[in-house]
Amino acid sequence: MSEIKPEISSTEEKIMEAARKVFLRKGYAGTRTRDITLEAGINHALLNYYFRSKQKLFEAIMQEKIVKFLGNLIPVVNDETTSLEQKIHLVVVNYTEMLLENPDLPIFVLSELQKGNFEAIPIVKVVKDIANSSFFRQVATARPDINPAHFFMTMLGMIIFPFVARPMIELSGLVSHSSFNGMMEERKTLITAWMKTIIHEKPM
Amino acid sequence: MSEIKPEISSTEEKIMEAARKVFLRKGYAGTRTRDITLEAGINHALLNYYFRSKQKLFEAIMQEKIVKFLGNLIPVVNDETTSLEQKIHLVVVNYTEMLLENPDLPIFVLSELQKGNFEAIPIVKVVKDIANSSFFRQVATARPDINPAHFFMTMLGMIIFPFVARPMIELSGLVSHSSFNGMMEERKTLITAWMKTIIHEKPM
DNA sequence: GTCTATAACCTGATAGAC
DNA sequence: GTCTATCAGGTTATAGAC
Repeated sequence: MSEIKPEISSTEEKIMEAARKVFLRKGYAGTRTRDITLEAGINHALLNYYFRSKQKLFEAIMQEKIVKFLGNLIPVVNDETTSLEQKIHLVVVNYTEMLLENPDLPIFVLSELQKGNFEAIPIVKVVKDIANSSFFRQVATARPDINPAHFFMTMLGMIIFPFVARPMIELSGLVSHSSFNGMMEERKTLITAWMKTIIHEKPM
Repeated sequence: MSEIKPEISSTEEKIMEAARKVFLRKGYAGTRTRDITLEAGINHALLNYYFRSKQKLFEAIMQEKIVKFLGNLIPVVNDETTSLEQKIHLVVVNYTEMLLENPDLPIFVLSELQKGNFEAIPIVKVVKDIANSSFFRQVATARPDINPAHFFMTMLGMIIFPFVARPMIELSGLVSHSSFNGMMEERKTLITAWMKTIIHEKPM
């Protein structure tokens, strides 16, 4: 039985891995292709041999990063078998854990999206799936008086914001570099409880 | 009575104004000094005559933007005469209004800070003032069981996140471009109420 | 202060040997 | 597939005339 999917050449993977690291830290405009080939430890000409251009390589990385940024939300918010409370808990815990492993992801994705450095079409479907999910219907049922988008933005804001603002938070001395991750662990419980509270609060 | 403070030359102000616009949209690395001089309608050599380098001009703009990003928080969180509830309301309202006038400000400041494109020292004092403010002491008194930083990050996250994630939110169809500002107006009331609720919630 | 011209360098990309 | 060498164009910055 022969391999159907060809092995990705080790060189190609080395370039991808280096590109992930450098693009994530410096963004598209701030990255020099030489930074990537140096980081990858390969000859400069090979980048163009494998990916044709900086732009194409960036789009390959961006594709991956958007899937990572939004992908793990979809199975949770679309699950028709779980309650709203269960979904809140799962989103908060899963998303926080993903961010603890990829702390620079949100600022990268959101900033590149704002700058328009790539073709946004591939993410439209993903993001629309979330907007039409079971989660949104459950929120709308629980609180017909408030646009469900408010709760969703609030939940994601509570989860994501500390990661986006991390440099500023650490400069303030509010949270030290070494205690940041521990605080994010604490927030899993806090945010879950807060979201339940504000959703079940009696309409004014 | 003669002017003590010399007038800023019209050319210098034209360059600053163009730089504000271009840096904010494209970031430091994505900006070409020619974009700025073209936008300003002035000769290219004048940028270096007035500001010596792209880097120095950027630092002048960044200084302004950080003051705008954090400055209007300080008088509110440091006011010893207001209650915690009043401070929450004032922060939410004032900050939302500032963001409605400067929607690209957070992603710009936070992304440049993450990339380390400027000297961060000037903001340390500002950010420490907030961390040691009356607001923080009042939160600590109201909820000795939870690190006050959690409430602060939560409040700012609820306010700022929609602006940072705006491109993605609009792609999702959750909020249309034309209804975004209206939703942010709605959030003033919602966030104020939510913050009061979670602070006064009985400790578990 | 403002302009033209250009220096000095950097960057992405490719040609062509191996 | 990988390498060396190099090009073409872009970018910041400055010299020097007005």
